[in-house]
Amino acid sequence: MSSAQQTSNTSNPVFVIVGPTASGKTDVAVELALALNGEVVSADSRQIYRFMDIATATPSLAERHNIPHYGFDLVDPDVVYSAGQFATAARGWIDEIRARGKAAIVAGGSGLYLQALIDGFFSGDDIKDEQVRCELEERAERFGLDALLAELTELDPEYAAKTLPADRQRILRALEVVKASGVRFSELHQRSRDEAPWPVRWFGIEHDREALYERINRRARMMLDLGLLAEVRDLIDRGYGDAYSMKSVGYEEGMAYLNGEIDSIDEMVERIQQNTRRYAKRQLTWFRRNERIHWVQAGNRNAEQIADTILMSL
RNA sequence: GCCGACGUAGCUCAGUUGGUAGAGCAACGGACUGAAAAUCCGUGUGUCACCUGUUCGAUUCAGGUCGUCGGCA
Repeated sequence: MSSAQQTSNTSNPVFVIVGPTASGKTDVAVELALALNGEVVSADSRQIYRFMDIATATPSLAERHNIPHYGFDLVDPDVVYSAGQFATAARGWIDEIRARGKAAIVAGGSGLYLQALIDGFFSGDDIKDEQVRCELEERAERFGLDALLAELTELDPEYAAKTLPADRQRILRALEVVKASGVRFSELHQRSRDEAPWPVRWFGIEHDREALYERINRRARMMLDLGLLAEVRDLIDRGYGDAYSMKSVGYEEGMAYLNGEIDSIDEMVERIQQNTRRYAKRQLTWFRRNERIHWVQAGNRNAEQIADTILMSL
C-alpha cells in the first residue's frame, strides 16, 4: 500500500450502517467491506452470544465472504454483557482495523450499543455494584417500586422526575449508580460524552413499512427451516433455558412452543413475526431522532447496489 | 323457498330510553446514558351493511335490499 493511501486512510471515516432488523444491514456491510478493503464490526446485543445464531440472524461464514467480523460469539448465553463493555471492546477493534490501514464498517441495530460506541457514555469507570444491586432487588420485592422511586426522588430528584413509576429497570439502575458512586445519575449524564476519536458517517437502510414487514415475515419462516427449534433445544440442553439472553425474539417463542404454551408451529411463527415487527418499530423510533443518519432507500435493489449508492454519496 | 338471529374499529364484541360511539387484542407513535431483541409510556384509526321513510335530529325506530349464520323444508 502506498503512503498516499495510508494517509488518506487515517482520515477515512468509520461507516456506521443502521436500520431495523431484517433491513439488510449485514449484507450491505459485507459489500462495503469488499469494496473498501474493510472489516465489519457488529453492534448487536444478541449476536454477542455463543450458540445463538439462527434467531439472531448472525451471518454464516459463507455470508461473510471472508471479511473479518467482530462482535460475534463474545460470551456464553448466561453472561450479562453491557453496552459499555461492548463500546470499549468495539473501539479497540476499530482502532486495530484502522491501524492496519483498513476501513472499519459498523453494522448494527442495537441503539444503545451504537450510542455507547460512537458517542460514549459519561466518562469515568464502569459503575456497577453487584451487592448494591442485590439489595435493591430485594427491597423492590419487599417494599415495592414506589418506595424505591421515593428514595430516588431524594437522592436524584432530576432523574426521578423523568422516570416513570413502573420502570423497574431504570429506577434500579439509577439507585445503583448513586449508591455505588456517590454521584447522581443525572449529574453523570451532564458530564462530557467521550465521543469516538474518528470521523463517522452514518447510513440507514430504509424500506417501505409494508416491504420491511414482508422481509421480516419471510425471514422468520426461513429461520424455522434453518433449524430454529433445534437451536432452542440445544440452548436448553446446555442449561441456558433461564438465561436472560433467552429473552429475545425467536427464543422466547421457541421455548413457549417446546413447553406447550404455544399450540402449533404456525402460531409460534406468527408470534415471532409479530414480536419482530414490534422490535423493528422500536429500533426505528431510536434511529429517527438521529439526525446524522443519511437514509438510503432500498427499494428492490440488492445489497451491492445499496452499497454502491452509499459509496457514490461520499 | 319459509322462519329466526345477526351485520358497529384490522379482529372479537359492547352500547346508544333517538342528540354521529367504546372495551380487549391488533395497529400506530414516543422515551431511552453500562441488562436495551430489555424496560416503560401515550394514541381510536369508524359512511355504526345499503336504500327509503318517520323525526328538528336516525347508528338507534319502521319498511325494503344485500350479506352471514342457524332452524324448517
